Amino acid sequence: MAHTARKTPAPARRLALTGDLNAPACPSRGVLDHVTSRWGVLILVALTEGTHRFSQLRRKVGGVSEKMLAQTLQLLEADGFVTRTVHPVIPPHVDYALTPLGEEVAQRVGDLAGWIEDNLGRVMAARERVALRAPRRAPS
Amino acid sequence: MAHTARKTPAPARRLALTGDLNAPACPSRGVLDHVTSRWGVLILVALTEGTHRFSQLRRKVGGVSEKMLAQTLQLLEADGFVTRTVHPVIPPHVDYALTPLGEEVAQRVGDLAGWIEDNLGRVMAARERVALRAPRRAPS
DNA sequence: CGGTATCCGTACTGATACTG
DNA sequence: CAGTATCAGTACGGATACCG
Repeated sequence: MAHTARKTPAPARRLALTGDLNAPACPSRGVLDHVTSRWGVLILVALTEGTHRFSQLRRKVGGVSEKMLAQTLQLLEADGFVTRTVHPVIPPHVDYALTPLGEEVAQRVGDLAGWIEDNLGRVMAARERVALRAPRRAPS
Repeated sequence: MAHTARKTPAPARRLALTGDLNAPACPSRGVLDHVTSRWGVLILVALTEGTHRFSQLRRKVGGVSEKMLAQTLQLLEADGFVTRTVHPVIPPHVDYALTPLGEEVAQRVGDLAGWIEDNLGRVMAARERVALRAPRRAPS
């Protein structure tokens, strides 16, 4: 859909993403929500380091509940970003890993997450600056 | 915090982001949530095309309510990603634009959003494949 | 025009308990 | 170990009404 026809002709700006995501009903909204969800981001990033077991992820992604972890993993699996591999042994053993598709998103998500980590200082500084409530007026 | 000390020594993997975001209480979680919030993403992307007025954004980001738009803009302003410029005229005129900091995140957010738009087809295809519920077993 | 204030439903979230 | 089921709290999100 995105690469076939755009409803808005998109004014030829190269960085513009005017077409798709602005439509409230577009499926890409859903995918975006899954990927950028609270735990989705963290899970994708964690999986860039390789295959993980369920409990391994649970420990690694601090603060996530079993329920949310399972639920988010299901969503990511449904979107084709994550594979779930069941080893039929006792005790149970399940591995989660990124698909090729998943690695591509995870890379971008990781970029974003990494940027935030690296620039947290700048953001915190900006926060205090704004906290002083400098009511910027337009330069007359 | 992110660039000062890491609690986990981080095994020298270059793509690993093991340090910061995994801590439940780290401020970067908050920033990440703002940026990746439902409307945060869309607003940041919209602003990469330049300065926008309130109502302009409202029209552009399909489906957003006034409340959510205002609220999200406040959050992004507080984090130092967006400037709010009030022109003291009648009728009121307020401009929103990205700060340099904002342009850096917006670029990454845009990358992610763009990837999803461009690869929506692959994701939808993957969805149907998974919908067939191929219960992958580990290759014995 | 560009908001804020208020109300209110629901969807997300997290403990807890239980199953294979 | 790896989940699912159930339940209760919260906070998110939208509609409406009103102010500067």
